[in-house]
Amino acid sequence: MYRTHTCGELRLTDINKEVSLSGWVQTVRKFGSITFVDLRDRYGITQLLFSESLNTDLDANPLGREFVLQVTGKVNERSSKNANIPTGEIEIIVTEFKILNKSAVPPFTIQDDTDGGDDIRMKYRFLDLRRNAVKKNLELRYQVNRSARNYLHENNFMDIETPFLIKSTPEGARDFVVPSRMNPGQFYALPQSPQTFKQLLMVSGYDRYYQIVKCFRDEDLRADRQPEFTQIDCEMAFVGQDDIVNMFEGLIKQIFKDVKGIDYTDKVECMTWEDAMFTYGNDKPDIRFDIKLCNLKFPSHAFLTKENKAALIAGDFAVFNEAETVVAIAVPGCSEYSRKQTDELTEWIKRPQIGMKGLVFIKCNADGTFKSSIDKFYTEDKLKAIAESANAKPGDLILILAGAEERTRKAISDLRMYMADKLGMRKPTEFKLLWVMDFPLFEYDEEGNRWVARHHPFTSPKPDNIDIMINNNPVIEDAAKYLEHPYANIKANAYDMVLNGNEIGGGSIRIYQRELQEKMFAALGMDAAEQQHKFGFLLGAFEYGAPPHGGIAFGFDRLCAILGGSESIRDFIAFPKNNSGRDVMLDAPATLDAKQFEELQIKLDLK
RNA sequence: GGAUCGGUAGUUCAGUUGGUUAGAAUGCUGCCCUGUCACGGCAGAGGUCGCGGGUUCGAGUCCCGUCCGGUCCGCCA
Repeated sequence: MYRTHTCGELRLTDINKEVSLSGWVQTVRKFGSITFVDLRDRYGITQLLFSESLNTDLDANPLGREFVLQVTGKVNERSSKNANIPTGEIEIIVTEFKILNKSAVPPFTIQDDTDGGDDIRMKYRFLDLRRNAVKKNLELRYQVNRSARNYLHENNFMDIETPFLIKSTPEGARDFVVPSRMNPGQFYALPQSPQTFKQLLMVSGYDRYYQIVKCFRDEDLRADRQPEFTQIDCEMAFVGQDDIVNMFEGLIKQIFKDVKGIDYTDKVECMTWEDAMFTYGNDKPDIRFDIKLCNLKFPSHAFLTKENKAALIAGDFAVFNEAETVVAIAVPGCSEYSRKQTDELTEWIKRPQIGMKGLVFIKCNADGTFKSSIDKFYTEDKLKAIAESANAKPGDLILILAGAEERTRKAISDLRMYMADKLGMRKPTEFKLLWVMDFPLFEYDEEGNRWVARHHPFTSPKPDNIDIMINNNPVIEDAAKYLEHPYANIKANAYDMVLNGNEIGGGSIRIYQRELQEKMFAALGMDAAEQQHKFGFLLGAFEYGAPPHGGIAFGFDRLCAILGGSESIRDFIAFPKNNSGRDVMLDAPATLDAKQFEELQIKLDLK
């Protein structure tokens, strides 16, 4: 028997018990005739005592870091205790030990505060995974998984597996492809999501489906994006938007409760996409802090129903006069910013990633006066009017950006987040959920001068927008005026769930009638033959009693990362890929043997 | 596809306006130490300064190219 206990469970109440432990040597501390060894396993660390006076035969000298050790001994109360670890009041007086395996000196220290950088830790990920910090993340991931499964099970959802080897349908993201040996020259694609399968399952009558499932997208990566990632993929039949919202708000709240011990009892806020864009410049706003955009000027087509405040900034300032959009935020308590600090902000918004040309600021002094970088063009009264409109209080710093609508809106949103981070307004322990609804159904693709589905082509339009779709030709006559095309105003029956400024899930009520689905495909530029070739199976299925249905998919890795208080999802994946899609441990991807190419009848023609 | 930061000891990093033998911490090895838990003390080993080319009397340092890694933009229905 390798062990009677784990390294995390022995306490004072176990004193004098004969026990056996197995684990890895964390550290060896020698003091002449006695030696302490910290033995580690998944459950904790227990101190071993090798003492020449108590047991002359024992020689702890050969022991090195990460040796695999099995010991037998007696549980002893320590003469000096360690309050930092749960087993800190006891130690094992070793009577027998066996080195089960030696270890090379690890390339980095396997401790909470390791000396290893990302690169080396990824190369030796199997060692990195021994560390508490990583282990805690994987444990959290497992808790989220269990909580989700429990909740979905309790609500009658059925876990059904769907295939990984499917057909490539180059809409949206690039597919990973797999050559078929038995069908030379033909390729499977790995699913970007089980979307069509779960819809077919609805047609089949499995009215509540879920799967915690790998998805694959061959696109460039980020800290929060991996080529293979995991979704909590769900679909329900006979539901409308409200049903989905209630069900999956419940799911996330349950996860909060199970994993974080948080009772999220508040009603989850809900806003339209237009409001999110208008108020935050972003379709996934972080609403934990109360900085909202003051839209001074914006193009007439952008937010048709909103009030334009352009009169406030009418004057001699050419930058504002010429800009399509002028938008401001009032940052609390920053009116005393020095020249150096405002310069630093200007540099920040000028970086190529943000790409703005300049930053206008108005300091709202505590005494009620104003000092701005545009004093030359605006009287104190005018500045005051702008400040009032921006909801600025004395002591605030108003930051104003001007430029082309899309870029400026994104920039002010980035600046809003940047300032909030700077001022510590994004507390990692605070969680705030938000539904964003009524996204545009279509997005304009400049390159192809055509419409593309913003969510995906199975998303239904809002019921009262269906007529717009049926009665209008999707062809865009004048690319410059695409925003005036009726399709630009069609809203989708789609919803995203946002947590602290991150999209953690998104879904929609689907199209379930063949005619509308065909119209949708046609709007995306697919003729009847192409529709039949790519999605004939789905169109066919819709003819055999497809129920109304809808669903949602959560980004499992990202959700775990946020709950764990981290920006990077890599820390929550046991064996992640790097920025270039490489597994640096396996050194994958790699080339194939000549024999494999031959069997696949594939010849490389690398450029 | 683009921008940007980085690559120096096993590891994490420092290295000035180009100038003698490239440093620190930690890890590693040996010796000493009976209560440590970031143990302590003494001694020691350890370097293709990512790679290739150039400028120079002289390059870790400057220039060009390239490879690798991080972050971001594009992209990610």
